[in-house]
This record gives sequence, structure tokens and C-alpha cells, in this order.
Amino acid sequence: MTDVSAPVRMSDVARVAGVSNATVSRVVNGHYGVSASTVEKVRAAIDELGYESSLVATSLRRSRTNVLGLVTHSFESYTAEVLKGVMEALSGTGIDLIIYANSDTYGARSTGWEQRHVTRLAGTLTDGCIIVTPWSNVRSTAPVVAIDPVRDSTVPSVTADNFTGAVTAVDHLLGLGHKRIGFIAGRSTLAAAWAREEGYRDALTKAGIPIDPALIGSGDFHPETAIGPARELLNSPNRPSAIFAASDGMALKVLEVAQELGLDVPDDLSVIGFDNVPEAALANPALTTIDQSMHRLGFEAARLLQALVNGSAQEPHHVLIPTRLIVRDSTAPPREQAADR
Amino acid sequence: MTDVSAPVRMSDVARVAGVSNATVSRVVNGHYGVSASTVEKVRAAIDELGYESSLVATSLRRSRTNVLGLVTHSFESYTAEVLKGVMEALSGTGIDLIIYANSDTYGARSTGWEQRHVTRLAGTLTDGCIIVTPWSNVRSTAPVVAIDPVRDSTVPSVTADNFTGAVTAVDHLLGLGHKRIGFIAGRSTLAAAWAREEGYRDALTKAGIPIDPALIGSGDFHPETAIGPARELLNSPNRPSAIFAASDGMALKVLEVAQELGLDVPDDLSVIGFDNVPEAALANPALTTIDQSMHRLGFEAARLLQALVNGSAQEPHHVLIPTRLIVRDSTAPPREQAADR
DNA sequence: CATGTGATCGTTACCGGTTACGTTTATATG
DNA sequence: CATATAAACGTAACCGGTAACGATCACATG
Repeated sequence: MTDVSAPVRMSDVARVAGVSNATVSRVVNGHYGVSASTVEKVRAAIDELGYESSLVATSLRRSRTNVLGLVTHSFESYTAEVLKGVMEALSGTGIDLIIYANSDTYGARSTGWEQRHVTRLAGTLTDGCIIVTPWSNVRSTAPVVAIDPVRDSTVPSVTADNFTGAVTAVDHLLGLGHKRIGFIAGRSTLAAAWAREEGYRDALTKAGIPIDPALIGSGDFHPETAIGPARELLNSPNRPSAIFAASDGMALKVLEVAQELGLDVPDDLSVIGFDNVPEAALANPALTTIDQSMHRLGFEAARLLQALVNGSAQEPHHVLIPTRLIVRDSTAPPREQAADR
Repeated sequence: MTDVSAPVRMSDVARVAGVSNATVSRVVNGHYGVSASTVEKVRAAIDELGYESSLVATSLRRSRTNVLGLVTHSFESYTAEVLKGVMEALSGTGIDLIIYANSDTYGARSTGWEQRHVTRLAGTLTDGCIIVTPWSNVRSTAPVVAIDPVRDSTVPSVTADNFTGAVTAVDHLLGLGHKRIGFIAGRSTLAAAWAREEGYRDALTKAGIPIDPALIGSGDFHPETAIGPARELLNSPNRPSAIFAASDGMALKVLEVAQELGLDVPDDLSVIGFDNVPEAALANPALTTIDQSMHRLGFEAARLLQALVNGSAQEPHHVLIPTRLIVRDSTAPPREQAADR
């Protein structure tokens, strides 16, 4: 039967140790001005009572809390990867992480939740916040770092080099001999989606291929939204020989649609994604994609936020993570070219 | 140029609206006793200033915070699944979730951190806590629910029916004709590991097969720890025709070891895991396993914790989630039996 | 007209710590 | 011995809200 009584407060420790509240606080925080014998008494009382300071009371009074906040709206695998990166950056620093998730908007993709959570946390509970994939802009008095922000965002951010990555993806397809390359876009308000589409357009233009609006379908990064555009692209009389999807989730849906239509990947259709989520490597066929290290995004975001909190961050506050082409089994030369050889 | 000034407090709203702090509080919390015109003024001031109440100050004063805490030590895929279940249970209830992760022990598997975090959160910031895979026992004045607790735990818990699941796994192998079945155990201090081993022993005994200690290797649920025992089992002169690993992570390592030794799965060796992590379905060969719905564990844990907080939970406070055999490609009749037919 | 009643709103103590400041005591200095 | 100095520790204000309590006022009632 353990104690189900009230939690142990600092005043309890003070009473047992026969000192004042202030002295206990000094001991807990290792401040100067307490005799060795008093420190000993207080330590003993703390151990005896099993005292732990209240995070809430401490952060209300203190300006610095040594806790960083992270706000997210879902826990997909990419979020987990980001979190691992953040934890790695924080490991051994003595800085803890609080993740705030609100149930009301779960799965609802509603907007404005980041703002609410950030203002509720920043300035009191946390020294700063990381926002994972924000769907709207935020303002805050405490430092904020966004991962994959919206297009017009002015807050410090960490993103993959989406433009270069998209160019690399299209160049890969061009290099294989593809001429008609379809694109399934992401949510246009997000900077990442915009940059990937720009990369697609740029790479084609550079290669002297005119942009055909009929080859551009619009998704919003959620896998299901790729199904319609994919069917449309693949059912068209002059269907593309390759499709570049702005995310792996959507690319995997393209694979499904291709299978459903009896198209062989990569012989009839090449598919390339973006993100390199764990599922991509395990798909059938394994998905060629552009790797953006979520782990790295989280890691760098935590680093940047720490620097911002310490005031030691150098401008500009936008870090770009390089991307990498991962060639797997979903891309190959188009059938005509393959026959030529 | 947005405001980089101090955060807006309730007193700022009060000043702008020309009322007292208490009235603003009443409006924010929708309490009775404020005239319609005053409510309007306060609402306007709140909108104008963009006020959001401080989570910290509120929870310091209030006994009830409508925030649940979750303490975890890592963000593997099972944690993400659990989180999704928790969020689903909380969706629409107006109850938010705070996840606390401490960096010091990240990956270090040290002990006692759960206790620190729970006491720092419970009673002030949160109304109660869910602890994911605790490695030690905890006490708390606020309700606590453990997912996969330690063996001697007395706290309310949610676990899969590990015993029955393990029996099912072994029965599946026995049904295929296997007689020599190896086992790779999990961390013995965890209730789940213990129940799975008990299930293994029980199923064999029930089938009249004596327990051979040489067939039991010890891991601790971390995948790498399965490699040694797997090599030992598979290199032995009288090697088992099937191995039951106490977790999918470890089972996947067994597959790797088998490949390394030139053994074909499932022809030379059947492998069955436990958990049904996403990777299991995508492994080569696809892993036969016992499904324990992490999502469900999280969901039920959140439900139980809510009931505990509301005081509406009925005894006993231990909920058992049924498990399910998922037959895939890593199990088959042993070679001898296969030849018999 | 005196008093009762209820709605509205301000005053103030408090949640559990932190810290500026003041007080006491011991020791050093003139 | 009087005074300066510093170490050790307590007192009390404060962080940003909440809620018990009291005060004020309009209106109804005897």
C-alpha cells in the first residue's frame, strides 16, 4: 500500500528538514549560500519523501525551463522519424521534450491549431517550439522552428532541398529516356509542395520539354488524394510513361492504380516518389524515390531551436537538408527505348 | 513585422476590455454571472490581442486540467501506433495529450526516469499519465495506466493477452508438425515477456513435449539481442525446426541469421514472431506472427485512464486485449514431415 | 420607505515554486 | 571593543491564472 496521499511539495521537504522553502530551492538548484550540513539535511529529506519539483510551478516562475516543445497533428511514420532525430539532438543536453497533440483536430486537417498550442506552451512551459508540418503560419514571442512550413512563412524553418530533389527525380526519368512525365502535386499551400512542382517544371523546361498541364494532377500529400489523378493520367489515351509523385505515400497509391489497370511497373510505367519513407523500400516493386532524411530534419530543427533559444543562431534561419536519389525497382527506361537497344 | 513583445496575458485583456481579471477568466471559462455586453467586450479584446490562456498558470491553480500525459522513452513504430490509438480515444473529448520524453536517457535504457516524469507532471500539468513500456514500477498520486508493465506492477494496466497469444503461436507450429521448437525470450522483468514464455512452456507441456532449456535463448526485446541466441540455436547439431521469438523485431533478426547460415525459411526453418509490427508484413519472407494491436492498446489505455480520472472505472483495472494469429510465409511444415506427404 | 434578492463584477488569497532583499550570526579588521 | 564584511538563511513578492468571498446596484416585495 503506497501513499495515495497528496503529492510531496517543497514545503513538506522544508518542514522535515527544518529549513525554509527558499533553502530547499537553493539546494535543489545547486545555488550558492547553503552550508554543507544544511545541504545534507535537505538532501536526506528529499530522499525520504521522494520529492520531485513540479514542472509547472517551476516553469511559471522561471523564464528558462530547459524544455522544448513540439507540436504535431498526427503520428505517422514520418513524425516518428522526426521525433527520433529531435531526441538524438537533445540527447545528453539535459533539455527535455514535450510533445503537444490536441485531440479535437486529430485527423481533421483543420487550421490554426498550431497557433493555439504554441501560445499556450511557449513563454511558460517551454523555451521554444518545433512545429511539424504546419498548415498555417504562426507567430510567437518565443522562438519557433517549422519543419516543412507553409509557403509564405517567415518563421525559421528546416526543410529538405525540395527543389533540387525534384529536379534530380525528373532528371533521373529523363536520363532513362522518358519524355512524357506526369506529376502528382502536393498541397499547394505548403512550401515543400510548391518547390517540388517548381523542380518538376524547371527540369523539364531545361531539357527542352514543354510543360503539359494535362500531365499535372493535384493531390494534397494525403495518399488517397493521389488515386483520382493517377487514374486520370493512366487512363488518358496519350498516357505518360513515367509519373513523379510529390510524396511516397501518393507514389505508393500510383503503384496500386497501375496494378489495378494492369500496367507493369516499371516496364509499362516508371514511378518515382519523394520522401523515402520506410514503406517505400518494402513496396512491390521497391519504390525509386528521393530521400529526405526525416531524422535529419528533426535533428537540425532541434539544433536550430536550441541556438535560437540561446541567442547564438546565425542568420539566415532557414536550413536546407540535401536530398538524395534512391534508385530501386520502380523506374526503368520506357518500353520503346528498351526495345531500341 | 509581427509583435515580438511580451506574450499577451489575461491582465492585458482585462485592461483593454476595461474589466477585472476575474471577469476575463469567467468569460474564457464560460462561467455564469457576466452580462452579455461585457462578454462581448471581453471577446473583442481577446480577439484583438490574440490571447490564449497559459497552460502552465491554469494547471497550477486548477485541480483538473483536461490534459493527459504520456511518458515514453523512444519513438519506435510501436510507440507511434500506440499514440494513434490514444489520439483516437481522445478525439472529440476536448482532452489534450502531452507526451514527455527526456533526452538524458534516450536509448540508454536507464531506469527510474518514468518515476521522475510522472511525479513532475501528474497532479499539476496532467490529470493522469499513460506509461508506455515501463522498465520499472512507479507510484503516483494521480491515476496512472501502464502499457506492458513490469511483472510485479500493481498499477492499472493494459496488455495484450500475451499468454494466450504465445500458446496460439506454439500451437500453430505444433499443428504444422514441429517438435523441436526454439524460443527467444524477451526482457524477463517485463510482464509481457514472462507471459509469452509461460505460454511457450505451457503449450509444449500440454502437447506432451518436455521443455528443453537448450532451446530457450534469452534476448531482451531489442532486436540485436536476438542475434547471439539465434546463431547459437541454429548452429547447434540438433537445431530446432522452428523458432518462436518473443517479438517481431527479434524474429526479423532470426530471419537474417537464418539467411546468413544458408537456411531457407520456411523450408529449413519456420519462424514466428509476436507483435505484428508493420515491418513484419513486408519482410522477406513475410513473417507469421501474433498480432497485438498497438493501436488498441493505446486506445484502451486512454479509455481506462479517463475512467480513472473521472472516478468511473470499475474494477479490476487490468484490461486484456485479445491477440490474433497472422499466418504469412515464414512458417510451414518441417522438411521431414513435408517429405512424408 | 426599509429591506430582501439576485445578477454582475471587483478584491484578494492561493496554486508551488524562485529570487531579490533583509536579517542574523560569526569572523576579521581598525 | 566598535565596526566592517561576508556567509547562511528566512521573509515576502511574484509568475499568470482561478475562485471564494464581498461589494454594488437595480428591482421587487412587505
